[in-house]
Amino acid sequence: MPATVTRHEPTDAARQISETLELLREHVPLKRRVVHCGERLFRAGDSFTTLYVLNTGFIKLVNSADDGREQVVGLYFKGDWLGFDGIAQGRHGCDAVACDTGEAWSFRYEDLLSAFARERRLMGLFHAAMSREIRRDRDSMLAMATLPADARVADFLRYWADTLAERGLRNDLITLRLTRAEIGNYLGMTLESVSRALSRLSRQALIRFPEKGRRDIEIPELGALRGFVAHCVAAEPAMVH
Amino acid sequence: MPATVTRHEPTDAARQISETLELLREHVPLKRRVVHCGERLFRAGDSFTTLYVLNTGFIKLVNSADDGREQVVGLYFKGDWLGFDGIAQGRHGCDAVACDTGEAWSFRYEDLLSAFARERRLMGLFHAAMSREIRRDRDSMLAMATLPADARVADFLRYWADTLAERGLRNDLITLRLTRAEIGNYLGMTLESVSRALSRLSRQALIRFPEKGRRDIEIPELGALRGFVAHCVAAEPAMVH
DNA sequence: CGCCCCGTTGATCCTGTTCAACGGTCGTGG
DNA sequence: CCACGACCGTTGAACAGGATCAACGGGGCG
Repeated sequence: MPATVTRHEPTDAARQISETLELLREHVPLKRRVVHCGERLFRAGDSFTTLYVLNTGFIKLVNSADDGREQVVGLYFKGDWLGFDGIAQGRHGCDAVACDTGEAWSFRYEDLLSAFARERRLMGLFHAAMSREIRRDRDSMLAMATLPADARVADFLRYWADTLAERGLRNDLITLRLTRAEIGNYLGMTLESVSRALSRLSRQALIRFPEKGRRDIEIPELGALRGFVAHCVAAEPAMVH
Repeated sequence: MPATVTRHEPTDAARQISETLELLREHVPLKRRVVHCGERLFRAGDSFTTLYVLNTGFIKLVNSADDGREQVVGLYFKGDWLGFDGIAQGRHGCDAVACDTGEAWSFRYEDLLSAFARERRLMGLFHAAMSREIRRDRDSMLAMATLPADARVADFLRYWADTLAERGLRNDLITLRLTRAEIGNYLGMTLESVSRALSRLSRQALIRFPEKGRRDIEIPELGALRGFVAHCVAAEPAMVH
C-alpha cells in the first residue's frame, strides 16, 4: 500500500471541482480575468457582487484588522472559490493577492443564484465548497492552537502536498511561491522560526532542498511528515541530533 | 447616548437572524430538540443529514485531530446555524457540545434545498450565514496569530460582548459559561495564562468581577477594551532607523 | 557596482508554559 | 452534619520555546 496517499479520498474533492467547473461553464455567464503576481483580484472593502473560481495560478487571501495587523488566512489553487466571505456583508473581507500569474473566472452572485434554481446540483456543489472552506479554516485554527512551531511547518507542508494530490498533481515536490515571511505570517510565527524549522526538518531528512534557493521542497515520504506531527504531539522530546 | 454600541451596525445581523427564523418556520419542516449541558447535538463523524439553528442556549464546537489534539473552534448563540462543515463530506467535522440547557431546531438539508427553490430570500440568508461563519473563523485566526495573550483575552471578551449586542441583549455583563481551560483552549493558550490575563485586565479596571466565582465579567466601557487591544498592537511598530 | 530582497544562523531576551501550592464551592456519602 | 474528593480559579517560581536583534551570503536588477 502506497503511503503517500491522502487519507481523505483524494478523488472526491477532485471530482467535485471538475464537475463544478463544468456546470458553471454550462449554466452561468462567465468573465475571465488574468492577474499577475502581486495584483489583487479584489480587496477588503470592495463591494461584493461576484465570486471567483481560480482556473490557473495561485492566490493568497489576506485578512487585516483596522489597527494594521494582517494575516494570510488562506491559500488558493486551481478550482478553488474565492470571495465567500463577502456574501454576508455585501463587501469583501479580505484582499485576494495573486502570488503568480493566473486566470480567474468571475461569476455574478446574482447569476449564480439564478443558475441554482435551474440546476440544483450546482447549488449543492457551491454549498460543499463553502463547507470545505469552513472545514479548512478550522483545521488551520487547530494547528495554530495546538502545534509547536516545527510541527506547524511540517503540517503546513503536509497540507500543501495533500492539496496538490487532491488535484491529481505530483505532490512529492512542492514549489513554494511564498517567502518565509509569508509562511510565518500564515502560521502565526516569525520568518526566522520558519527558516529554522525547515532547516531542522531537512536535517532529519523529512524534507530536502533540491535547489540552492531553498524555495522548492522535496518530500521523500509524506507519511513521515505526518508521523512527525503526530510524534510532536504525543511526546515533546526526542527530535534534535 | 450609550457608548457601548458596536461599530458593525448591530441591527443588521439581528434582522438577518430574525428574518431567517421566520422564513424557516414558514417554509421548512422543523424538529425541536432539547439539549442539556454536556450533551452533544452531533459529533464528529456522524453522518450529515440535518443542520441546526440554535433557538436558546449556548453551544461550543470542538474540532479534533486523529492524534487526540482538540480545540474549541466556535461558540454559538441564539440564531446561529450549526453543522455547515458537514455538507462537503457528508459527515460532521466537529462535536457540538451544549454548555447549557437549550433548544435547537433541526432542518433536513434536503428540505432546506427544496425550500430554497421556492423561497430565494431564504437561500440568500443561508449563504449569508455560512459567509459570516467563514468571516468569524478568519478573525479568530487573525487574533490567534497576531495578538499577545492579554490582548487575545480582551479581544475575546470584546467579541462576546459584540455578539450579545448584535442580538439586542445587554452586553455590559457577560456570563461566561466556559471554564478558564475552555477559554484557553479556544484562544490557543493555557488556563493559567487566561487567569492571569483576566486578573491583569481587572487590575487595569478594563473589566470587573461582580461575583466571587469570577465567572461573570462586567465590562464598564467596551471601547476601552477595544482600545487596549489596539494599544497592545501599536506598542511595537514605529521604530525606524 | 550598489542596492534591495530573500534566506540562514547565532546570541540574547521575554512571553507564556510548566510545575506546584492553595482556597473556595459543590455534591455525595459515611 | 461534616468529611471527603472533584473541580474550578488564582498565584508564584522556574523554565523553555520562540521572538527579537544582529550579522552574513547570495541573487536579481537598475
